[in-house]
Amino acid sequence: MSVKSIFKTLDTLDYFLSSNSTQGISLKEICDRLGFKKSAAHHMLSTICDKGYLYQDLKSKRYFLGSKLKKFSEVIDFKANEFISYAGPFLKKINDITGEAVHLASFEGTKLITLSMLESTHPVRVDHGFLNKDNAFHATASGKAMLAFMTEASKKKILKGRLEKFTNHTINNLEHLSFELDKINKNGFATDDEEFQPGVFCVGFPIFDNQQKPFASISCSSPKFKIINDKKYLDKIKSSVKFSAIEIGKYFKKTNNKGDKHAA
Amino acid sequence: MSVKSIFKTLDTLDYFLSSNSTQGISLKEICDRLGFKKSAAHHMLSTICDKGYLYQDLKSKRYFLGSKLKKFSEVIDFKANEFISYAGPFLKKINDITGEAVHLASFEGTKLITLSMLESTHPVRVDHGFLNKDNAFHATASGKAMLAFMTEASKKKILKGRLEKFTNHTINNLEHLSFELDKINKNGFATDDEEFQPGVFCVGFPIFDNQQKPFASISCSSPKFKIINDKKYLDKIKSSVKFSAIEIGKYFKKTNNKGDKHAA
DNA sequence: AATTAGGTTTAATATTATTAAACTTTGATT
DNA sequence: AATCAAAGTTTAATAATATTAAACCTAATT
Repeated sequence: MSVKSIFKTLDTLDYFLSSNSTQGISLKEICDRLGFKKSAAHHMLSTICDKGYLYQDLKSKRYFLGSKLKKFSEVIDFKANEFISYAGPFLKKINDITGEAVHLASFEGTKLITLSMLESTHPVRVDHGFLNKDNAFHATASGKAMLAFMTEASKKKILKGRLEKFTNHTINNLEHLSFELDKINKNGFATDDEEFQPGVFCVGFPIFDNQQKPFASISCSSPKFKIINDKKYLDKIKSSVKFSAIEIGKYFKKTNNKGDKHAA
Repeated sequence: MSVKSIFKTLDTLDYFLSSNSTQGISLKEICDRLGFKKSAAHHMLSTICDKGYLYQDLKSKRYFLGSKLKKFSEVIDFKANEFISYAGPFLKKINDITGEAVHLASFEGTKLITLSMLESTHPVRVDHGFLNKDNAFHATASGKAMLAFMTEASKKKILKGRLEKFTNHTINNLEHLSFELDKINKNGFATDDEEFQPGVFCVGFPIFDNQQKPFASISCSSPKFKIINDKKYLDKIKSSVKFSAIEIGKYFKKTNNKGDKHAA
């Protein structure tokens, strides 16, 4: 179950996050964009302001992000930072070899998150770096590469609920997906054949921590037609991603970092 | 009016902000500390997790701050940063001369915020830097120093609602406060005579932007007994704070920064 | 000075959050 | 390995709250 007023509140904060206005946002704009009634929105915004997460300028009456929200970044124990730095050169390597978009992903609870990315250098580019993949665990190479190596309990939690259909290739059937995950587990890598975005084919390899749990994954995305036209292109991508995944995995051996905040 | 479930939600995020656990927080702890029923708290937390502001570790079931919250710091247009840097040496100067705690304050909407602070160097120290002063506009030298120079409309908004009584010296009567603000306006500075914390006496001067609106304030806090025992001590504090306030005010002349996101 | 658009407040009520209780899972103890 | 206790999850009924429309402000614009 989900608490509607909380949902709306956090949607509103999300809207402030995505808007890059420096002039604040008016009540009207919030209502128009998020479909709220002005009276309810006003009640909501007053409450948010009471708590200091937003504030309303006394004169213009426009709303701004409160400086309290800045404090979270200081406090979040985002261990991944060090890991991301370590991985950087290896993402770059894939990008150098293939010229395609490269993504480093991980997860928080049941959500897929993007840790870092490099964009394609080709004129015809795959560009989905700013898409929200929160609920695309089942529909991306990054997501499936991790899923396939998780415990049954973890898989179950992540796949609980509706499997959103992003394209007509998205696997939104649990049995079919289980079969797919078994295959990935056996092969050691995942593909995404237009399952998240039409025309985009991705290859993803898991990265394991020192307990052999999938902690992250790297993926490389290319236009599908290239894969079709050039049979060797896929192999080239696959081997470069595999190499980097293995190299990045050594991070856990080199450091004492256990990656164990994530249980999988 | 205030929306209860939003309030609880943001209280919960506040709790994560103040707790510095790296091991996450359990449902039970949240309930115990914030007085929630476990069932309601669970509904709430699920919703917050849905939106990615928190996440629940799959194995331990403990809750963690979501990396989405990190993104706000990148987006917040906290113009004050440059201002804070500029002010730094002048706060230091007061601290060098008096050895007492020095605070640079400003406001967001109707809330008083602390931009930066220096702690006392004396063995008997005034230490209220980490107290929340959100609603202490009327009870602090910093707050009153700004309030006294605001438009009637702004004053009214800020003082609307109950004036919280922090000590038995807190002025929680509107008429009395108006009188006090008039005096501050005439004298050019504010004092806080144990109005926020017992035993603490503060002196605050406003800092004006280039439209002559109060944009911030600096204050110096000392133990009351020192002020009583040494009649010249107050003068020493006053003149050093005044000097710095004027110097910091020159920031707006030197830069093109208008400080006009704040209307006062 | 009148008009309008946006913002605020109110109070009634339809909807939702809350609750206790049942249920499940986990992990500790024997 | 089996039992127990403690924490987490789900349910469905209902008590309590969020929502709504309408009235009311306020400030900007003609």
